[in-house]
Amino acid sequence: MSGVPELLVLRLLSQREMYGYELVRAIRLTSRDEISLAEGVVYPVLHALEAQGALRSKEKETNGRKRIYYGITAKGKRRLGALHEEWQRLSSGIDAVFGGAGHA
Amino acid sequence: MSGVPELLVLRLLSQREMYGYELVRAIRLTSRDEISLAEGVVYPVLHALEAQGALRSKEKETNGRKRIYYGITAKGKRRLGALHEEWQRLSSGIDAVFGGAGHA
DNA sequence: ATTGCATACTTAGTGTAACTAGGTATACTA
DNA sequence: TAGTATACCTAGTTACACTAAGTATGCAAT
Repeated sequence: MSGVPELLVLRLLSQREMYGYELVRAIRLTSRDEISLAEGVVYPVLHALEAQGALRSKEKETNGRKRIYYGITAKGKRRLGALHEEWQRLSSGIDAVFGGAGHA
Repeated sequence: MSGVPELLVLRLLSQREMYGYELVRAIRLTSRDEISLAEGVVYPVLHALEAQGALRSKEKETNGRKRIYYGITAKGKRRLGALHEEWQRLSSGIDAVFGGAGHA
C-alpha cells in the first residue's frame, strides 16, 4: 500500500545527485522532521532501485572519504511519476473519506 | 508505514455502525473510487480490531439475512485519533518534500 | 425446478516492503 | 586514544496487505 521510502528517494534524487548518508538527512530535513528513515531502510532501497535501472551510481572521493552518489535515470523518472500518481490517489481518497466536503 | 485499511475502517465506523460487506462498498464510495479494498482485506481488519477491543460487534437479522454490525469503542476512537495523526504527519511530510513551498 | 447472481462472511497461504540491529571502516577532535 | 561523526552494508524478522478460495443464503429469471 505504501512505497513511501522509494517515493522519497526517487523524488530527492530527481532534484540532484546525492549519496546515501546525505539522503537520510535530506529526507528528515525536507520533510520538516515528519519523516525519518534509518540508514537500514534507505540503503536497501538504493540498491534495489539501482538493480532495477531506476538509479545509476558513481563512486567519488571527497577529502579522503569514499561516497557513492546516485542519480536518477529515465526509467527512474517514469517510476517516480507512477509512484507519485499512486500516492496522490491514495491521499485524495483518504482526504475524501475524512474531509467529506472535499474539492470537486 | 501504512495502516490505511485500519484507518479507513475506524473512520467510517466512527460515523455509524456498519457490517463488513457494507464497509467494503462504503470505502469505495466515500473515497470516490480512489481506494478499493477487497473483502479479504476488510474482514481480517475487523476481526483484529475487535480482538483488540477497538470495535464491538452484534449480530442482526435483516429479512432473513444474518449481518454482523460493528461499532467503535472508546478504545477504538483513541486508536483512530492516533492513526489519523500519524497519517497527517506522513502526508504533510511528503507534501513538504514535493511541494517545497508548503504551508508554515 | 435450477441456474445464476448478489449478498454476506470466512480464512489459509503468500509475498514483500519496512524495519531492527548489528557490523565494518575512516576521519577528526578532545 | 578514546570518542564522535561520517559513510556504507546486510542478515534476519515482522507486520501487513492481499490473493484466492471456500461456505451459505435469498432472489430473479428461464
